[in-house]
Amino acid sequence: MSRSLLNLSPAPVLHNSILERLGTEIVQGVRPPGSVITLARLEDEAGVSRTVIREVVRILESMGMVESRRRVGVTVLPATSWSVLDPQLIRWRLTGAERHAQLHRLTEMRLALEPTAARLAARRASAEVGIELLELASRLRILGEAGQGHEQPYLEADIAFHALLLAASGNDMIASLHGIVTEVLAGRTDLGLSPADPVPDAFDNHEAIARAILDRDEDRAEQYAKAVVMEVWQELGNT
Amino acid sequence: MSRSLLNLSPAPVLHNSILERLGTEIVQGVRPPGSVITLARLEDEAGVSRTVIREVVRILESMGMVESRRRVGVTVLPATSWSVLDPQLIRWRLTGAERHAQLHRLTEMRLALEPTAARLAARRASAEVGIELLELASRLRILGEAGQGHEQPYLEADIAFHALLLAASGNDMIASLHGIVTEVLAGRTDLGLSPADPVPDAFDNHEAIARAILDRDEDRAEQYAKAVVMEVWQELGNT
DNA sequence: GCGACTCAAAGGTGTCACCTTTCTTGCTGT
DNA sequence: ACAGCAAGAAAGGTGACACCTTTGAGTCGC
Repeated sequence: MSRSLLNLSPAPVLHNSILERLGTEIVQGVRPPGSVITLARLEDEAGVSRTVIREVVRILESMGMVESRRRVGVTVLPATSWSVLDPQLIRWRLTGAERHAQLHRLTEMRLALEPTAARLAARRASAEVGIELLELASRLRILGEAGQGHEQPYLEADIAFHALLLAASGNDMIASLHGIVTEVLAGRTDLGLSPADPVPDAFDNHEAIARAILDRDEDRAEQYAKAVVMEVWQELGNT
Repeated sequence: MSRSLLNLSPAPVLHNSILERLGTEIVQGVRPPGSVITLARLEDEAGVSRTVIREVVRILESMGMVESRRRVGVTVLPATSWSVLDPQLIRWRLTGAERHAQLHRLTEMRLALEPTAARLAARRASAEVGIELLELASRLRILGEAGQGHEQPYLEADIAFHALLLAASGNDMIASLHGIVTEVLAGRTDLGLSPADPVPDAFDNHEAIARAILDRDEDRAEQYAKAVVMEVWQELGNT
């Protein structure tokens, strides 16, 4: 599992493990929307004290996943009210049966974000960043042409390229979604979708993005970024 | 203030008000990154019990805004680790000095999201939804041509149109960002940027989006959506 | 005088017992 | 039937406490 790629090392405090359990249970439908449970029951299901459970419920509440009402208990809310962009929730929805649908959604987000990020980067990124992007792109070509397309170093360079691209947009909301890209890329490798020999187009496009950014050519940067994501999008079975 | 447009009515429990205070304080730099405070101090600054403070800190922690370490206290983390897409955090960053920068960032997000949402909607939306979009678009035209472009009903129709568009993308992550669009639109009206007589282009473009979706013409849907957001983007002072 | 070790205090983590507040439910009296 | 009221359930909130980790000051040895 590629879990380790995301630097999520929440302190190993008790409530985190409980949160993890409850969260995944809700996401996977073990606790369907509308189902109600009391703090007391949660308390001894998890075998921890009241305080811990309450903190967990608070967090879930702030993510829009549950609602806690007096005299009623804790109600699971419908998925429409969840904060589906919360990094934790994104991870939960990558486990189990939801995994494929989630990768699909995430790829669609990339379709939106990366071309715009590339455009903004072309407008704002420093030459240093442009050069770094170009270096990462040529590293991809070298590794890819050596048949290493499904190996860890290739994946890491790919992730670094796209994370840097999002960061170069100069918009922290866009940059904050690098986890999405990471998951999609890692997910592709996980599922064995990454070929040992990526299509040469991919190298060209990555390099073209970097060059366009160095040239401050917004339209081209956007266009090539779109080409890159479209490729992934089509791999996932879209026309 | 347009606060009421977002349906955020967190139960008026004690910890919510504390959370609000602490959150805004951090966002506005009253408590800068790196600053440390103990639970005990927070406790009597806010005049509430330990439990409440702990729940608040837990939520802030899950948003990546603070880190709580033993023997150290609660440390404010740098903005780079915040979950900047969390609806609460988005709101906090719309208050005070950050407001303008935040509206700018949010508009850039729209630049990414709406064209793609329109494309996906053209692929997936039912005819009913297409018709509803068209109705909202013509409502905009009617109100706008009557010089009502800066009135509440116009704003509401505008918001409804864009929220429906995002929802029609069929991707819940994209749809979940409707709050962003709402804030940008409401923010424009707030700041008096919405003219009483919007440029006629705007009506044409909104209608064109709806028609393209009804025709399942993905490219046109994307293109016109881009035109709509570009207009806003330029109003904000971008070339 | 400098480094390594020890140990005590600080402060977050987890547990408990207990009170308050607010809903819901159902009964009661008209 | 229906309005109003009473009872009770469950979350909200408080405060005290034991525990465990971390830090940093002080001590010992070289």
